[in-house]
Amino acid sequence: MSTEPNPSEQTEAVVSDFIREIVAADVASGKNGSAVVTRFPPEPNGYLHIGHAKSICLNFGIASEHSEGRCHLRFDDTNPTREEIEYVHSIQEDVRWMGFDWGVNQFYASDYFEKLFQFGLELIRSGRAYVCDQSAEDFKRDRGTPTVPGTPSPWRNRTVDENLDLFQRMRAGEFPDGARTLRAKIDMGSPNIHLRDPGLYRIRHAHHHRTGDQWCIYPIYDYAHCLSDALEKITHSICTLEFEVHRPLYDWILQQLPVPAHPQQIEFARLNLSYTVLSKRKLLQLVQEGLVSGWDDPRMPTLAGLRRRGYTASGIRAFCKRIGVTKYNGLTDIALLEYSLREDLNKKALRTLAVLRPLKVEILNYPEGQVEQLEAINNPENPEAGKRLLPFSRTLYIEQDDFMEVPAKKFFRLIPGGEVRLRYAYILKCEAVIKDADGAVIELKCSVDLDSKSGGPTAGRKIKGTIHWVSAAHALETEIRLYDRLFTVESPDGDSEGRDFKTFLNPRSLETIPNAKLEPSIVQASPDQSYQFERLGYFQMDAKDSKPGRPVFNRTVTLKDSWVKTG
RNA sequence: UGUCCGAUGGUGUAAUGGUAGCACAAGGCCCUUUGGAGGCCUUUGUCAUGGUUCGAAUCCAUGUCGGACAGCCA
Repeated sequence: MSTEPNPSEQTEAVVSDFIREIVAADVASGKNGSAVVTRFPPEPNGYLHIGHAKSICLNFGIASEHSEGRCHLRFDDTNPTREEIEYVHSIQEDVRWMGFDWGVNQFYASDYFEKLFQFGLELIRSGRAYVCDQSAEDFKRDRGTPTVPGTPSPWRNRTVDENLDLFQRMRAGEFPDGARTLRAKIDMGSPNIHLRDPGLYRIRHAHHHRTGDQWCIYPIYDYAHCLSDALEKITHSICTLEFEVHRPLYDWILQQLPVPAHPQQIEFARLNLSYTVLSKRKLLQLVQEGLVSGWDDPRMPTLAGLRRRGYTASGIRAFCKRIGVTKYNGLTDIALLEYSLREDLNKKALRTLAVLRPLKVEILNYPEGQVEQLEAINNPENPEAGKRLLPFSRTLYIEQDDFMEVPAKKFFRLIPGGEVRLRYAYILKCEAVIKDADGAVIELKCSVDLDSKSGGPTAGRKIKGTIHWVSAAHALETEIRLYDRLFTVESPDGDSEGRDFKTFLNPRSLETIPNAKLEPSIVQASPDQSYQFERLGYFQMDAKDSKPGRPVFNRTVTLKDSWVKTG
């Protein structure tokens, strides 16, 4: 008996990484009572993208691999000036779509504002924090630089009582924005800038999407995040590499306060994808400047965009598994994402015949008015997907690209006098080429080998090429959108000459085909079903712009094409 | 002349002192009523120099290169 796992078991096999090893060791040693509690902590200031998917798969994945594990969804909503409720909803939808469930564990950093304020008072009482009256400019000047130590604020040695009074009056709204901050008293000479008396609270008279006008002071990330983690008794607080230098501050704050837990912060490398930008700031810019149609534009690397384009959650999950988790800051080839997607779509997509750029074909020896219903396979990779009928008649459309009057080398599709097989139908022979006044080919007069239909006496004849087709009288006209990468260079945001990332936008990232011809069965299409238009690629019905009887299809990704044009 | 982190084929990763392996990409072949899928094969790698060791991608030292950090953003 073979003990080798079957392929499907292999794809489900859990792959480990350095973070999972840490978690497993902690569980084994009984640390945290062997509990595993992670969290995914987005700021609701933009849509989630493929980079977040990596973090979602990591945090929810680790939690699901431990029997009592759980992962919290926590909105890091400490900056009311950029956060919106629309983003909260989109984040919830996207995490669910990715296939994860946070159950009752949905939280907001703003849930903890009162506790955080009390902790602030506590820090003041113990002499670990003070109210500083410096302006932002002075604060910046005195902070020093990575190589030059900072100098202490003149307000550093206020009395506890004065600090307590001032902090409470900050909360009460007595001071304008920016007039004062609460600062931790740590070490202005520290080689780590984040330990040079970092700000903990700032004054912002702004309306918060959850707490309304209840607060006019808001905690800063470094202060709110570690305490939120601790209050939720997170065991492993997983974040990206840029927070590595913040870790001493994370630990310092928790050490000063009577918190119920001290989570371990672990950093990993964020995803960088070739030909893509993955920064919320830049994505927001594309949206705001109208360079894309919105956060869910199918060219966007957002989960909403990818979903609309036709990417599947399982394909994205497979990609995340494939790229692994390390501390190496690299650039992942987008081909890896596309491979993961094709692999998934190949198993799921319903095959369809569609002609993007129609060329009319009249079959001279096929009876006028006759219609045959030919059997076609919905998915050769999955017999359970069944079969369908395809109408065939005297007048067809084939792809313009599938005919060449003067064939290139190794072109084995239709040529004058040559034969090609029509998928699921007959062997077709080109008898004559009709051109317009400008010499452009506008129609082909053909004949068909009437014995060559699938199962017929000459069906087995050796014919080099097989092309797709659609019966003209039965075709459904639709709009098809062909997408290409949004940027023309590998690293659009890493330009050494300081050029803006928008310089590299691909002007041909979208091509619209207004009148493609599709086989009639496609009227039943749904935006939840993946399709493969044979020989062309994977397509998804657009959930937004499709109308009854006139669907719009987005090209998700092309088929891998091993035919390279010569000459 | 700061602190922290990192470096394995073109790309992403594995090997946890004991045969450098996998996937993608690239190339070749077979098969095919999708130039898809599938099958087989090939090319290419431990940043450098020392040290420890019977044995080093792994441990140590030094160097080189790369990244993060100077928001009252997260």
